[in-house]
Amino acid sequence: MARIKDVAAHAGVSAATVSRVLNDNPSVTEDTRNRVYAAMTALNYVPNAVARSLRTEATKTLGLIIGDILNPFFTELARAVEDEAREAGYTVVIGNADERADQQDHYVRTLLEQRVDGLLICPTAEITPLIEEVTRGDRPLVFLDRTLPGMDVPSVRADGTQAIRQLIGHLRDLGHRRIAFISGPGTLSTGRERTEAFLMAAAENGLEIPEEYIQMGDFRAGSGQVLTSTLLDLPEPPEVIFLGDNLMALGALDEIRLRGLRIPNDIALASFDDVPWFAHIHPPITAISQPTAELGRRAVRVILDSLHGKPAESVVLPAVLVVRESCGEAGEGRQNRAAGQGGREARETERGTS
Amino acid sequence: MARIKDVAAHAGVSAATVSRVLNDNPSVTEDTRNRVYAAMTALNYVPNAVARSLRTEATKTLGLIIGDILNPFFTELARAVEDEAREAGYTVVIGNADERADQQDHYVRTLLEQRVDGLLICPTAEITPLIEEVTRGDRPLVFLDRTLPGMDVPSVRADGTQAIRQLIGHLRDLGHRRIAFISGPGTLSTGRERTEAFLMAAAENGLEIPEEYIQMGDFRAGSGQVLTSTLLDLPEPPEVIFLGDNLMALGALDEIRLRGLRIPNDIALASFDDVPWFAHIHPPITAISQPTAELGRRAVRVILDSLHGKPAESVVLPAVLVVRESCGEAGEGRQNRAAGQGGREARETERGTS
DNA sequence: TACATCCATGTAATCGATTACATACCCTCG
DNA sequence: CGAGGGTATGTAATCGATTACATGGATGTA
Repeated sequence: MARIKDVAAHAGVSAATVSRVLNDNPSVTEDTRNRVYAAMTALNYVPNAVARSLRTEATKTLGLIIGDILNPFFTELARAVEDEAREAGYTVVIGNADERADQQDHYVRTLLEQRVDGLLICPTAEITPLIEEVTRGDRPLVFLDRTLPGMDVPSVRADGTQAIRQLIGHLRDLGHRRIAFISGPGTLSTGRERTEAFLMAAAENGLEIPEEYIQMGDFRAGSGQVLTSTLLDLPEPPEVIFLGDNLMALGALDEIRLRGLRIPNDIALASFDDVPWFAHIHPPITAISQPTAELGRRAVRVILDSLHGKPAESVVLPAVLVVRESCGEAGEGRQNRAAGQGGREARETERGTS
Repeated sequence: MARIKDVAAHAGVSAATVSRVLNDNPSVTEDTRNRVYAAMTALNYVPNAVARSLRTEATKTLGLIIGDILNPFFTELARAVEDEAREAGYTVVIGNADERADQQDHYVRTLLEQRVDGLLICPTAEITPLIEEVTRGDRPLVFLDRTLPGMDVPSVRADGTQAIRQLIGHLRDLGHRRIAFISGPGTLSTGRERTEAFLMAAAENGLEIPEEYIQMGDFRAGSGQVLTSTLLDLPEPPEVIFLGDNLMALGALDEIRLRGLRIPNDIALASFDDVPWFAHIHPPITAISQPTAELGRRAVRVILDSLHGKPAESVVLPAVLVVRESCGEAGEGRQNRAAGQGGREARETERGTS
């Protein structure tokens, strides 16, 4: 593989001059510049980013650790992060924690060794010593989607409080009173906050939520299925199950289908997180949609600010309720379609707010 | 950030000795080793992979370029690649080509600059000069999921010929005769081969497929919707639409829902690619399932073989038909459930074949 | 005792770029 | 003509690790 000095020799200049050409340094004659370019193409020269990074102490790389690469929420997030980073000249290295603290730690370590310029982490439930150490280090860091209690780290996340309040109102209007919630892990902000918002909204609407109607899942399909089963087996099962994320909703659908129950007649369903296929299943699922792409973009901007010495400020964006038909009574066909389009429009508007 | 010489000074040894400890060189006294470890933790030392890579000419990193990060097929692929690579001590850098040749080239360039040890590419339709150059270079390379015509590069992919034949037989048994196919780009093996297999199977079953029943999409939801619309607007529309991948199936569902048509009575549907939610929509979608995870794992093994100087051999694995209800007449409830479970079992078996 | 052997560790070159500083050349102007 | 100044390019140190080779001390053997 050709090195800078090969190019230099081929062009009859010094390595320093080639480096200047590579870095668009204006103090290079057009003639020399052209000779260097010619040499580079002749030798198929590809600059060595490893050597450059060693010398410049910057890798032009960001590390992103997501909770679960099979969760469409995180892939949309990853995509947005990548897009925004690429525009700023950065490469993103994605680590998939698979919701496991040990694997999250593995990637934190690897990314630190690789000397990424900044770190975006969707932290898993557990607070590990390594995570604590990173938060105290001086590498730009932002928590994405989730925060951890008691840590002074800028974060970028969605707030679903208002949307959950709207959802509960919607359910009450439809006549539902027995509403269950399958939440995420209590150690995660996204688990805790959604549960609190749910309980508060229920109280505001004069709904009593028995303790066994609040089940704690782990944001994976399996727990959604098991806990749905638990709820349906209660002496007095709920009329509505509200799932804390899209994967647990998938699990719930599994269980409901397995039991041959019909949505919304036998059991109504709503989910936090909106994913494209929710609109296509029968009936379309009412969901709370997060401004996912915007979260990713804003997180990158927070990191870049940090890198440029500006103070990093946390960002909170509102999630929005998308009413479809899985909680009942959307009315006749025309209304159905209007509701469906409303959902689509809502999503497009989010993307537009960039 | 502490460097190896800081650790050395702190432990009262030379940098070489610290390096030996880092690399598990056996010729270091246990006593020295312990002193070094102590120094490393005291200084919060994190080895600099950039410097190491420069010296060793190996990054322990693989580059993976996927077609579209929002396509669940590719995320499952990416996950498997990562898992297998991690076990072998490699990090994976994922590039999202977004089905665009220019973006694919962007990542090829970036990954080459980063000096990844090997490259796994799901090539986009277009053959760019850069891609040609890479295939002639000496960096280990494998094409994943797709191949490009006339290029001598080892590939790992699924073969759907047999499964498509079964699908056509299944459709014929259900009494369908007018079957349309929305294929992928003709320049991609996955587009071309599926079309050929489809036409061959149709011929074998004595079905005549008019030219306008074969539409060429681009593996994105939009084209699925538009081409479905085209097919439904034909003077004699098809009874079944077979989609070339899961995203185009999503688009087709959109269009069908928008027109208020019912599956399978008004129009039957089948898709290449199986994704989890296909089993949960109404009715569950009959699909051809690829051994996705296994493809990813095998691709990594091919690259690792290459890295170890062994000859790289292409891998072809069969796809399997998963019959559900979207083509009609699955029978009464009990059969339905059996079919659904059959599908799930089939998927698990694939995973098991690792 | 003298010498060979072995083992743990140190010394210094190296990977491929960047960049502060030095230098050589050309132009301008008094 | 010579001093001053600007500009294009070269020289060499540097980033943080690895590793071939050197070294010195301990041990074994004749």
